[in-house]
Amino acid sequence: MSAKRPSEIAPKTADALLSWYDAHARALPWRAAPGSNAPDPYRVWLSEIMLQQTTVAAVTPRFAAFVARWPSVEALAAAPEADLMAAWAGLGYYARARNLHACARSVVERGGFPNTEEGLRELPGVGAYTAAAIAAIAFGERAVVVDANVARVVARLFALEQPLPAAMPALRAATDTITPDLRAGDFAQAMMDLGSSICTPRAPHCLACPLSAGCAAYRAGNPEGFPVKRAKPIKPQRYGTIFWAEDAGKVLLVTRPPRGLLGGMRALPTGPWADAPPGLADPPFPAEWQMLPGTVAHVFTHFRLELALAVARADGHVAVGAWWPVTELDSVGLPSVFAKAAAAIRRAT
DNA sequence: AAAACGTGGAA
DNA sequence: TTTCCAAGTTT
Repeated sequence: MSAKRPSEIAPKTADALLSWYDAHARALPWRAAPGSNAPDPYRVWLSEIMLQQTTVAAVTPRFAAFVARWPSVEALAAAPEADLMAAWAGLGYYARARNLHACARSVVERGGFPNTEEGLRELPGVGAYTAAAIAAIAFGERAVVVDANVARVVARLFALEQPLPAAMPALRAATDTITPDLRAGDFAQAMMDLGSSICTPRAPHCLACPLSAGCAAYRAGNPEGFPVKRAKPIKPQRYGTIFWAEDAGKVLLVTRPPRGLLGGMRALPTGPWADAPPGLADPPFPAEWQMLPGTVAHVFTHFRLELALAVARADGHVAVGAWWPVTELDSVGLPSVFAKAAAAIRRAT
């Protein structure tokens, strides 16, 4: 006879989790209301992109602003990319915003979202996790959804010793064995809720966990020991200079190159980012630049940055960028590092 | 496989 | 203060 389907091998885990979810699910803006039909694929997709490496707390107000301004994928596709980039400012990982726009246009061109994991996987910015999540949540497909929460929960359930990220194939296989045929979307969201509230990275609440009876790490008395992770490299320190050019109440802004760090975002002009303070190297235009006392520190994913601040008065607008009223700087949509530097400069001048 | 790619909150 | 980490994707 043929092998049993995974969901028949371990149905109790899914049943216990879904019962817990029915009682404890968070009411999140991108989730369908209880008892309603399947959620809008546009809202599911938008929320999943925003939630990549980003907390629910940070996403919630941004999601509300996006769907209020762009209620449909057609509206988003029709928006100027600069508007979208500015609206994304502060959320980080700006390739997501560039891909969001490209994805919206692709979806509109093809007449709607693909309704399978395989089709979704082809969209820009949609990787293995996001394709599975949308397929399961928006289209009811039995997709195997593995994000950081699921990886942690499953690594503990099976006491998986292999370190991340090399363990991902094994984690997908293990998750496959506990994913139900029905309610796969609820199952995925239940695993994520469990991971965020019960099966937390540190000090998990095993006594409140609906899966503890079948959890190998709990049985071994070491839930915090899983998942095993590769050691992280230390962040190098780099230095740079921000150039603040002001003329008649307006400040000079530039648009950064389309790819790379903060790619495509409006920004204050900067010099090179180097292993030692570069001083006044590579100003946006020649002038009598003055260094302000003090620096602004910022931490990116893979390095720390200490920024010196240089200011100059421009006599007549120099044609090297766009001049924005200083009083309207909040509406520009600057990445956090530049918003932080601008605030420091305005305090100091 | 490993590095690039943001940010802010919690411990 | 430092470290860890969050619904990852792309190259």
